[in-house]
Amino acid sequence: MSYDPSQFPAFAVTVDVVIMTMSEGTLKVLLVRRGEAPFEGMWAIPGGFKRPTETLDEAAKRELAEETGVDVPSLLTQFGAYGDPERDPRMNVVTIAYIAVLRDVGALVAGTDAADAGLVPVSDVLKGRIELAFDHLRIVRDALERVRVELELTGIATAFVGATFTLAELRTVYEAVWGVQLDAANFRRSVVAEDGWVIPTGRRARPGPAGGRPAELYRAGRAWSHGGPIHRFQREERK
Amino acid sequence: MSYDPSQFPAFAVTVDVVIMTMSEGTLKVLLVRRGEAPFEGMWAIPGGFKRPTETLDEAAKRELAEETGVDVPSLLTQFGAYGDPERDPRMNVVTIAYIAVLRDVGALVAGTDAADAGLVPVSDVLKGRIELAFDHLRIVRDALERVRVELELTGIATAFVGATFTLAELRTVYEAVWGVQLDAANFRRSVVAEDGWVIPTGRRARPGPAGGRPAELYRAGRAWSHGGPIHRFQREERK
DNA sequence: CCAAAAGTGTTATGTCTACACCCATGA
DNA sequence: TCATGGGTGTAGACATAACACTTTTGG
Repeated sequence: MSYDPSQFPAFAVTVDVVIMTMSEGTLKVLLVRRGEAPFEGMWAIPGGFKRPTETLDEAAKRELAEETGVDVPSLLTQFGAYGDPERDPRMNVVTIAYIAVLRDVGALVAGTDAADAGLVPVSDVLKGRIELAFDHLRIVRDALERVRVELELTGIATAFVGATFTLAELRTVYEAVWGVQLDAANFRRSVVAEDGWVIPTGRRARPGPAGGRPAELYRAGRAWSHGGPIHRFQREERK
Repeated sequence: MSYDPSQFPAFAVTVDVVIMTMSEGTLKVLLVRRGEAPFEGMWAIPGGFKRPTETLDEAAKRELAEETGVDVPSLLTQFGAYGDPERDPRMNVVTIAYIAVLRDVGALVAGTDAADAGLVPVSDVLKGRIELAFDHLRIVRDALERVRVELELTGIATAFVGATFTLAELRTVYEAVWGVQLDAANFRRSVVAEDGWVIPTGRRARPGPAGGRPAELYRAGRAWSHGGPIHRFQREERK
């Protein structure tokens, strides 16, 4: 309490957004290449300074829109704050980290030059195959863990897929994020049993080139309140 | 991206700690009475400015120690950041909020004057019977929700009780935080079945004044990795 | 002996997993 | 008609809730 509030130390406050999406059956994260020091030329998660007139959530929304052109995100959740003194060599920066989950992969990198932004498999980042600026590796790691938990507790899974989707697409989300194989039959039962979560549209998807019965198309219902329809653990990892 | 990083806006960064404990069978939160403007004389959760040389976690630990004298907290978790422009009338303050769970009630208010600090039922705060400074009501609300989730997913429950405890004590934690009644027999089975979570000490607690079979004393084992031993939903609320 | 609280047994019910099987489509 | 993937049925394993019952204490 022997600390004078009127002489408070000044910090820069930034908002960083871990933007995740599914593409080619794997979980990807949007990275941008830094155009200036420090860490010039390195990959980083997008972010920027919070403005004094906006809330943290507004800042995150603004950053997301600037990077991707998406201004109605499926999901934008704050999940952590990072303030180690040496995390930015220039000055004292506290950053508030958000997760955004997107479904539309095509228009994603539209906002910036293709050379300056890219979708990278999350596993490549975690394995260190792609090195990130600042403490962004830690932030991505924490973001993934948060998504894994949210997947079990909330309706976040539908944020990864389109407005209508097959249950196979939805299942792929769980499998990619959790790194497990799920029995298609049991997955269907779990999801459909949760009343009102996925709603059949009556339409059907076209089968793939190899044929197969056309899958029913669903749309997302209300987010449920009692946890998600399917649970992460006590499910074996199959080979 | 049309924002000059060298002219970044300066913020004050504080760390606020929601300190929770069980006393008299109900969940309590530690509040301090503000000694200065703004909100002078009002209740608030303890907190203070982050110093440039410390991490956020260190700042939270320092604040906790200053308020309670406890320097080895059972649990100290960051759960949110708050940065609305008008949340502090003096200036732009971004605060990082932590939850601390304590077990020792007796020595809690030792650090400060008894008139300046007090344990109040969380329910009184939520119902608005006690008005808090700043946006601290929102912070306490978010903290409780976080504790409810953590209770299901982690070993946080043992942070509320002493080094050794009876299963009835532990059950009271779940009942108070979730606001439910749990069957003592089934609770016991759930907790004991989770291998290695609670470890019998061989000793027994003294029965209450009305008699009763003495309860076995347990100590906390390792925190488990597959979620807690007991689950929140699909459990009815009994009267 | 009685009340009270801890701890155990039991049973009906529900849920999950694994896998067999049927269905609808492209080639 | 065959391969492919969607969708259904089902039996065994397992988990849960409710509650009766036994045990151990204080008065």
